Amino acid sequence: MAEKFYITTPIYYPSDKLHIGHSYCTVATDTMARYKRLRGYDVKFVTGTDEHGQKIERIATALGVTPQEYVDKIVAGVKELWASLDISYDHFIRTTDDYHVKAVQKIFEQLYAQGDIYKSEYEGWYCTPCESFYTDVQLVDGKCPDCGREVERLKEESYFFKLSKYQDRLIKHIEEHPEFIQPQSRQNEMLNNFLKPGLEDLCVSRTTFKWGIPVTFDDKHIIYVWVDALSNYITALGYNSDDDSEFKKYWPADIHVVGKEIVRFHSIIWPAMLMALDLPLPKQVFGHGWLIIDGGKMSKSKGNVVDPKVLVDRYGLDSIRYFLLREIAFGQDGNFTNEALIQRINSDLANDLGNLVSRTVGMIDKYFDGKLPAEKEATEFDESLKETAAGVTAKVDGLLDKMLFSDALSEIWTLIRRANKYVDETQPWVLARDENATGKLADSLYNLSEAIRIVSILIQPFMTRTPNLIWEQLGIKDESIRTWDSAKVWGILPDEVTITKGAVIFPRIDMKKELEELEAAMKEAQASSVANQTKKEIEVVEETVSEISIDDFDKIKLKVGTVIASEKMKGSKKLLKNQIKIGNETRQILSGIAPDYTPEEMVGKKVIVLTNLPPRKMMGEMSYGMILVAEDENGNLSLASVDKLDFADGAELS
RNA sequence: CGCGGGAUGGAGCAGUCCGGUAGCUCGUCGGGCUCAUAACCCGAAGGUCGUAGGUUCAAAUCCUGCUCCCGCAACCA
Repeated sequence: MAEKFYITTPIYYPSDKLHIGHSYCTVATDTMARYKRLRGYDVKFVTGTDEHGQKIERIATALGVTPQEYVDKIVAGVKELWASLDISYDHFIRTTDDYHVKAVQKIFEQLYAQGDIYKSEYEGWYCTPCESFYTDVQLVDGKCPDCGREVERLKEESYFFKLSKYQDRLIKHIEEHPEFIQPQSRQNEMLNNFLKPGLEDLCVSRTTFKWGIPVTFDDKHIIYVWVDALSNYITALGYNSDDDSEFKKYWPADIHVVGKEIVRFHSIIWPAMLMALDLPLPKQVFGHGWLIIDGGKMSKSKGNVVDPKVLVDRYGLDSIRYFLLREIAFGQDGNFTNEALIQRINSDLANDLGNLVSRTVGMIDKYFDGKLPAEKEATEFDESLKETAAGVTAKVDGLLDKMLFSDALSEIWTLIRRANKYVDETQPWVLARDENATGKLADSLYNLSEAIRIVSILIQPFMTRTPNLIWEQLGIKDESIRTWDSAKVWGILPDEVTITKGAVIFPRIDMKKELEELEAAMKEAQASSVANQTKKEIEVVEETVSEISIDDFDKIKLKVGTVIASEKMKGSKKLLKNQIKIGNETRQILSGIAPDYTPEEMVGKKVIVLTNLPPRKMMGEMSYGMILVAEDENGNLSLASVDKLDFADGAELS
């Protein structure tokens, strides 16, 4: 019986449209799954969505739909995205799935019954409008990090998981299994940062929202994310259900692929839960890096979120999958730029691989009318090409086993480059002019075809379409010469290679022209994204519910002011410290506009100031009021002002 | 002194755990070839490996201090 291999992605939180970062993680996992299948493993590949929680409840409420309706809509989009990226998952789990809900409730009951979960009180800072608890360190200047309003000390009844109980066992396990947390740097982080200083028990229930799995024996409480989301890795296999045969077969997981920011949950909380359930731990948690855009993290506020759909539509699926796994060393952060993407497509895919196929097929067509003769005569360059092929196939498995995708592709490309060099060495166009050299010419083209066959097999985990396109053109029909192991054998392509000329597999891209068009396309996609639509809809809803009377407006004192001095706040990226003359008084007002305005620009500007705000301390300085600015979708700021530039300051707005 | 990651020819990276002539891709320059997607092949220039010190016969690699960049700080891959 084939050896089993269970691999998972995180279950994604569908509060927003998924972006290229999620795709990166999923494509990598898919590549690993495909590789293992090619190696003959019995693979189970699970992905899904984590659909509960307050954030989703709130968005749905704002949109006037039920949370279930909301997540159904988003999940449909997620599945569509995975389909467009040829993600070969075997099972898609949703935490709203019935079997998951039931299994999680059983897990919770069991842990409670055996004393690993106990009831206590959770004390923290509560922000009423946001309905959220925060810890001391989360607060910003003692206020809510979300809305900036006052918070109050509150106690909430909660269930806790005895995380601390498993601390020593976890440390021991990690130290005895160096392969458990990968890459290694993450392991050090977990040990030094979290485990050694000591673990605190974990709050595993909430009463502040309803959208989640209820605790069966205490319906005031909702099971919080940890037990709910992390359990998906076993409930997806039928754990705690009527049929747990898959669980018995596939658990423990061979690899949980996760982003580096959630390594902690997967290497500490999740294993502790499994210990409590007396289940084996996953063999490995692999924390991959992030895609860095414009030198920073991708974020909605920066407006630099990359939509994978746009890229796939423009360049094709295989180009994107190739780029993601070749450009960035898996496990580390890496830059994503449009230039780098087009560069890779042009040089690696069009020039190296695409052109190799094209020139080989072209020559077989031109010199032999599309079919090679069986009679061949070896050339002095053949051995070196075969050696390279043997060397490459010998190394690729080892690299892929360690998830070194970029290195594996780089290795495969050495064969492509070697084959291109072989063309120059054997000079088929010279052989073609010599009637006595037909055997050598056929030999050269046969060897090129064989090298391409091997390449086409090795790229299968990464590229889902290209291998077929190559097989069609080179007439590689027989299944037996397409198997993973057949790449290790040289010379099994039929003697009489018969080609079918086809379209160019990877057309070259005009970098300059394309960059402009691509940027325009990305902007357009962003403007029409679900996220923005959602945001707008929420804003509309909030505006309608918060109509105010003219009396309310009267409470707001807005005045015209002149900026007479401005300087950067040291230690702050966003804040400017402004002295503002308002009639015959001058106030100090701090404002988070440094990304858009320099202190020099500010001086002399007429601004609108909200004057009757209570004074507020920021970064150790007092601020008496607020300068009004407009903010667009991309977070760009523009000062509000009066139409007549020489208008007197101190004037009141009404 | 909260924690982690990073700093290597023009750009992006590998090498650092297990010290011993600094490697890859792109770009630049020169040459070759013409089957092919102005693609391919060969060659060259270009780095005192952030900085200051230490250990050593020998340091990008080990130790210490410093500077700068990025990220995290309990539901944003």
